[in-house]
Amino acid sequence: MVQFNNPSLDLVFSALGDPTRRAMLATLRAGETSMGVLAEPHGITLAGAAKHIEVLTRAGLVTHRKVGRTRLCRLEPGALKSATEWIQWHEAFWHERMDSLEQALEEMQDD
Amino acid sequence: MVQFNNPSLDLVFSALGDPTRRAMLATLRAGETSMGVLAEPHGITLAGAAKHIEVLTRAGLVTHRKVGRTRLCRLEPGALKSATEWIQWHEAFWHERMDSLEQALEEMQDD
DNA sequence: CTCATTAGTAACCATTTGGTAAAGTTTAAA
DNA sequence: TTTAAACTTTACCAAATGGTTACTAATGAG
Repeated sequence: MVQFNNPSLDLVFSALGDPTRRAMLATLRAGETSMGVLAEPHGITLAGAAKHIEVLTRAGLVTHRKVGRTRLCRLEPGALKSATEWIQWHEAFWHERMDSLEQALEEMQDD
Repeated sequence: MVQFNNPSLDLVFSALGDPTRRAMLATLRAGETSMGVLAEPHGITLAGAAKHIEVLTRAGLVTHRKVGRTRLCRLEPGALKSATEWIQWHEAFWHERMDSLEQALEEMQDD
């Protein structure tokens, strides 16, 4: 049985529910990135971007380190693990259903 | 390249970001379920549950049909597809990083 | 040292969210 | 036919979200 009440699932899924944050994660795949660079493509202020990054940080999806006066953000993809497990559990159900559908179709063809 | 701006991803991920809704989805795996039954375990009113179900419906994760005076909700797991694809793309990155980590460790052992 | 850059913080705002209560509306059942 | 169950709809509320501006702090460059 999968743990539904995992509070980190709340944080991860709702962090992923925002297109700006998903785009930031995509940017971060290229490597460590400063807040300014993360903010720029979305036409939002630095303060706004900082809020998004805080959400991603609380979800464990990114970490930062301070280099001089810039804050370098780094992707922490291991945090997706719980989300992946949850989704896979549901995907399994989906495949079962698809199997039953296929079976049903085969039975119809037998008529 | 994966589509970041997929608005259905917004709906699906943020729908999954609530523990009550994830629990409802889990309940729905057992089969079609009435709104009252979905509401009961969470100690919320029917009206509150209806809002959650509306969120799940807008995300495409459930559908309903009316039978008599009860509304039967049904799981629609195909809606998880886009979310799965997005996550798998990031998981791939994670595995790459794990591979580099392993490589780095091997190189350290070679010293 | 000074000054421009860059990040952090605080206060504010509109909208959404997750919940409520209360008043309908259907429909099953006594 | 009356009653009660199972929703629906509406109005409301507090808190969180996603954004802003303005101010402060740190730091890198000249």
